Amino acid sequence: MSVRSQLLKGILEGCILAVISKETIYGYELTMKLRDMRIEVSEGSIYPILLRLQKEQLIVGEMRESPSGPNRKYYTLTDKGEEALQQFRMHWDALKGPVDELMQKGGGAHAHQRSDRGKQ
Amino acid sequence: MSVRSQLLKGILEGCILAVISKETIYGYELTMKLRDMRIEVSEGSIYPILLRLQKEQLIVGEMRESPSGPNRKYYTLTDKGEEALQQFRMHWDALKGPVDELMQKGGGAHAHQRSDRGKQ
DNA sequence: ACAGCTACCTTGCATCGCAAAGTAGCTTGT
DNA sequence: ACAAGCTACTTTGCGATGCAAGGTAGCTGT
Repeated sequence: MSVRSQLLKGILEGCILAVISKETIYGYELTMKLRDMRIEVSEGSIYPILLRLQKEQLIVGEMRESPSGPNRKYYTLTDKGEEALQQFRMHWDALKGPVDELMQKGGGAHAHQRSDRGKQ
Repeated sequence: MSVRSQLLKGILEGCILAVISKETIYGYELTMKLRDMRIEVSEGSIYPILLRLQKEQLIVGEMRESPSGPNRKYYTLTDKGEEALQQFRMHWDALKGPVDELMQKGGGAHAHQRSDRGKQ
């Protein structure tokens, strides 16, 4: 599996919650939107996540007629979904910093003082 | 499974490569170091990854005597490992920006201009 | 001798991204 | 009217991953 796919694991769900929190949107448009944001995804990833989020009552879906083409299922965040999004944001912020620090090419010394775990 | 665990998927491998690229280190110390950096992991995650990275020839391990306690297996990055790390860094940088943008609480309008995909 | 720490390894489970395939409505060209 | 192509949602099965749990074994302090 690709490096990108692995990186996406667990991140995608948060991204979808974030998008839906900003605007009511349907699955197909969501896919295109994420792609436009350079978050490459396939429908095979999106729809299962939407179904799961619905089952967990983080979002609710509502079928609406389309002005052109097949009907669309629009999703909206529930209160529980807002909570989950905040949770995710917290975890993302907590993870981003340390990983960024590790990924900086300038190796060797970094600012963190080690605790004395692991010493001899 | 926890939100944090899901977020870690695919990120951990890159983090481990990054740490090893900066210093030769053994598994147990690696675990402690990541924890000190607030990247919470268990040995059950670390060791399987180290074995896999070794099998893929991204790192090489060498048993050395410990001045106190059981012997330690020190890992070093191979050239192939350096390449993989750079690959990972690329993907991380590409992903971080868009996700950060999504996670910013200030919802609604963002800077990206949509392409005309998905229009009616 | 015994408990506790250090250090490594393995098994089994739940989760997740996604390719692939299926279903069906609508639009456009001929 | 018919075919082809786009839109839109759904399901199945696979491979990859984090991790709890359990196992082995060496060293240290009491």
